Amino acid sequence: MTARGRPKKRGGGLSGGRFHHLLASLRGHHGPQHWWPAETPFEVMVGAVLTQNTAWTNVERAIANLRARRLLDAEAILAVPAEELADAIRPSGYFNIKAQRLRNLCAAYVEEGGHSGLARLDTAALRDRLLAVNGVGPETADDIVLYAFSRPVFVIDAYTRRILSRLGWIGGDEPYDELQGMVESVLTDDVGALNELHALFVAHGKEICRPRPRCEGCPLHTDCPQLGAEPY
DNA sequence: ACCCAGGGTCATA
DNA sequence: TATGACCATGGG
Repeated sequence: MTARGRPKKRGGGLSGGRFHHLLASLRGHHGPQHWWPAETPFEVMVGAVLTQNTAWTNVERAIANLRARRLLDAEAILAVPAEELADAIRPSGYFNIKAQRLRNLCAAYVEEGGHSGLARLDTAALRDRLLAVNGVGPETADDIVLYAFSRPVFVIDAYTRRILSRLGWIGGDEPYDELQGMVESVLTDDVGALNELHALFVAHGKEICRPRPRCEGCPLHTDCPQLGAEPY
């Protein structure tokens, strides 16, 4: 994924200009997000697995348990019985399957030489290596690629789909890779902007662009009252 | 008593 | 390719 041309789009589709306007407006309303909420890149990786289909507040408890048990470490996770790992991450839900997924990810992490080993891979190879881990899908991989390795990828999640869909910029049911390609084709490789944009989508989705009641009047999509008069 | 939450895998057609 | 079942806790 390197720099690309910018197909000029008008009407209801995607364009780089629209995204940068959206980014500025969201930042104005929600403030700087300084993501990912973690102390180390490895903690980002753990959090990315634990937050699968799970509220972040639950993940925070699980990570606090891991920290208290000195388990925020790949070798430590691999050394402890699966049952004990599952018990530590219980608050994040799906604890049995997530315990196995963490072990899978840690095994790959160690095998590839830890963070520095993985960092030698180019962005596409890094993403593929993460996707090869059972339990790591496209969103989890992209969270890690962007927030643990600072590589330029656009992360697609449920909030992003909902917001862009309500904006009328996308249909909403496109496959992950297709949607990612559409967005990346109109954005720059600016890691900082991609970092902020995904974090702001999550903030906006949590606080305002809710599934129900469906927003009415939000300037994001002419239907949501909370954000003031100026459309994004 | 619902619905939702920063998904992914697997079986099946 | 595209559905559906399954995983499981905690907050609104």
